[in-house]
Amino acid sequence: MPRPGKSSYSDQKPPYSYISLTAMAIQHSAEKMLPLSDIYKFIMERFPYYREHTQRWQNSLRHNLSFNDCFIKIPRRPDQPGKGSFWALHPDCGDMFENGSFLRRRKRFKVLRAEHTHLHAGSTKGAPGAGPGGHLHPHHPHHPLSQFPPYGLGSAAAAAAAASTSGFKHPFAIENIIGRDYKGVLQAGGLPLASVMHHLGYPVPGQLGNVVSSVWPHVGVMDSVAAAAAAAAAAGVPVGPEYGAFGVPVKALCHSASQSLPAVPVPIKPTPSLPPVAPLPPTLTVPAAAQQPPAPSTVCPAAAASPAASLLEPTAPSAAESKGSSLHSVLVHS
DNA sequence: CAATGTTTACGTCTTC
DNA sequence: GAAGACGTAAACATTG
Repeated sequence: MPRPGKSSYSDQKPPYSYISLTAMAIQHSAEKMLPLSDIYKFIMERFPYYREHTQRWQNSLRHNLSFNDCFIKIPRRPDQPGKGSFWALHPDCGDMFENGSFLRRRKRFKVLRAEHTHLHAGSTKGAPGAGPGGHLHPHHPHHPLSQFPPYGLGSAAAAAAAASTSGFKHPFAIENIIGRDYKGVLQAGGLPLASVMHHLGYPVPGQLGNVVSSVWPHVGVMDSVAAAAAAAAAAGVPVGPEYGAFGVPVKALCHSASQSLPAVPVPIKPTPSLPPVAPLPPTLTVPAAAQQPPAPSTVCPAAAASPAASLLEPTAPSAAESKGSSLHSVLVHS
């Protein structure tokens, strides 16, 4: 089997799913999020196979972005106009891949949104029945976010918001990554979202109170994750034998099992436990981080130290600190 | 108008 | 064999 990062892939179809490829692209980006077009570029640059039949695979890829909860759509800031939104990985998506391999996932990542009936109709994701013509658009009068027409967030945002009221604080701070956008609801953290939004250049609606706000997720969340990955590596946690290169894993890159507190995970089978990782400071400094555009920080050791580096070529830094997160997610059988 | 995003449907393959 | 993951096609909506 050809190895990633080498020319050996030539025209062969890589053994990675679209979800994996997309995750790689996102992980590879400095800000841990990419617009669709850049995801395309990343894949085409590294996998010649995907330089053909673009219509086909790009359609599939878009399908995956929308369909899978592990990808979160992040609206552009007003001062960063452009087509389409940015896509990021859900911070809790780490356990998706078996042994951290980018190959077949062991379970699908799904955001838990059951108890948030008040947001029920707002989420198009997981809103079966909202077929063509039946979409409940954010601008729809009944959409929970409809009060923010100019910057109405996408359905994923609504989904994330809907999934975020458990009060659970994820070490990787969803607020930093993707979440802050969607987590006005997270006021549990006590963040002055209106203020944050103001800092970020977003209009601050009066009722912002308990609804979604739009913040920028630049902050890197991978530092601690990387640490976890490194620890895992040191501990000999197995990665895919064949594709160890990519074995790096989303798991290692964006999630630490040891830190994943009760994210209400519903593991299908036991995951090799990782050694404890230095806990993150519980401080909430979102506004500070948010005010700054992508704050480069450290290269993810996991990626750098791993063979995957050859492909992912971690060039930039993930950002700074992570904060508490209350994004409530769950890995479940679908 | 093209790119982007959402959803449904169906077939194949893998895992349990 | 059932269930789930994945790939693909397609219809349709939204957006710049």
